Amino acid sequence: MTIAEVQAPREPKYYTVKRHLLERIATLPAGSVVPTERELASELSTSRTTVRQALVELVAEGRLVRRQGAGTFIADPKITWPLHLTSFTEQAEANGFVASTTLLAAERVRAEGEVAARLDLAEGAGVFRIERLRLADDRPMAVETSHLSAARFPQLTRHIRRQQSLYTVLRETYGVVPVRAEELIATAPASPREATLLGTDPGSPMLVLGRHSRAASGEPVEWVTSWYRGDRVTFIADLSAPRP
Amino acid sequence: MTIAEVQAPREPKYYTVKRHLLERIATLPAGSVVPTERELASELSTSRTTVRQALVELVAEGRLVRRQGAGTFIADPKITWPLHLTSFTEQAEANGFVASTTLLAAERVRAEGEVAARLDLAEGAGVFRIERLRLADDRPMAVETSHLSAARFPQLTRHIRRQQSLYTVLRETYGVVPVRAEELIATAPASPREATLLGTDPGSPMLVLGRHSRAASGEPVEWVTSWYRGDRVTFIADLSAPRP
DNA sequence: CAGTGGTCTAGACCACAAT
DNA sequence: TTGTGGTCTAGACCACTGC
Repeated sequence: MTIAEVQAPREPKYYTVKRHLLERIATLPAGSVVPTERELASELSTSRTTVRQALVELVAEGRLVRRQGAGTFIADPKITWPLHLTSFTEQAEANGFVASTTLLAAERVRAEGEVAARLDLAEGAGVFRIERLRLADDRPMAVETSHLSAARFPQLTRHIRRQQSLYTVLRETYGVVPVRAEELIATAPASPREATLLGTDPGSPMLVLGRHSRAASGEPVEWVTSWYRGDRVTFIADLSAPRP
Repeated sequence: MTIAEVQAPREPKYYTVKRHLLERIATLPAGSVVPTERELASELSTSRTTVRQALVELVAEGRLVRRQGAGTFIADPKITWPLHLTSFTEQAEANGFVASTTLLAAERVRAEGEVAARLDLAEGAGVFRIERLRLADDRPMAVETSHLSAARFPQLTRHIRRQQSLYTVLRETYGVVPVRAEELIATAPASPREATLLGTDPGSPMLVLGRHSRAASGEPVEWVTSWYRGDRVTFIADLSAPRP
């Protein structure tokens, strides 16, 4: 087997700017100020648009943060977020954070499309939709939207308003414990709503986690979609070799 | 616990365009043509830049593909890619694809920084760096860069040129089988090189997989970084509840 | 208030595909 | 050759921060 030839790709100008900036910021500590977009444009003999294109990628990678009206700064390092079949609170604490939650919505809606399919329900069946903003050390980490069958978990919204932990409510009120889950991981641009909630920009890359969890009986328990800031989080999972 | 008020975020114009396009393309089959950027700009009374910003997000989400000189089209649906501790070839076949590989590089380099740390080696120790383009049904899926200790696996590059499967070489030649791994998952923009290899655009969002695998003895075997097209792939993993 | 990043425009030129 | 998407420019105006 020989080694393939790869034609060197033509380098866009913004990428030259990006590499220049990467070198320049490599040794700066978090919080340092970076020159303004207009300064960089003039210094590098390019337009502000081109500089911004380079900055957008560096922000997407979690190297820089921009604050409107203030400036551009070196970002804090990324957080490593373990994927375990436990609640957000337990995951956060395993990671050394203090977890908190803001309830954004708790309502009864009709299941359609993917939600119905994931929960083994007919189209139009009643489901609860619970939307929560998850924070670690008071910094927004993720927007979570859970769907659960309304028939299987009557009065759920009432309980969830009194007790933040959904897994606790499921266990203590309904005697249900999720024991396994299928987890889907993708990337997608932030909508203006998620961006606002998470303090980032619309269109910035997110890590999207879909969790489809089941009880020991095989009964589907919940279908959750969580949006994490891709510039701040790296997921970590443990794998074992398949049984022979 | 009450429900938090969320101020409605101001909607950027490009997002209005995006929502308009989403509705418009919702029912179109894969491969259908979408109006040109200039047509959309005039039709929606906006600039081509703003239209392009909306298109960029729809491409990032895997809804559209653009081909320079040809036009913009509805994309094929995303592929679900299982994360198991098996080779790319086995993963592909479990998924119903025919896997193939192009060897891009197989060289001996010095370990530095993360590579040295992950392989429990001193800075500057010899390591093999093996870079491969992975294809499923002849479509490029991922660029994989593996690092392995040169002292532990002598003559590795010689073997890898004759036998594509690294795991086979490890097992048959060195008697080593990776049994567990830590897997890191993040998102990052494509570099021009990865973009060229994978047939996408520089800056487009990628799913980046880092795999740190160990043998039963606990000895680190390899450190692999794989870049997958975020617009074409969703990862899927199975989770079990933690042992009580 | 001055200066920052955020958004949008109008237009130029290039690279590439289809004809 | 024509028309597509890809890149880049110069500049306008807005929203926000911090003095």
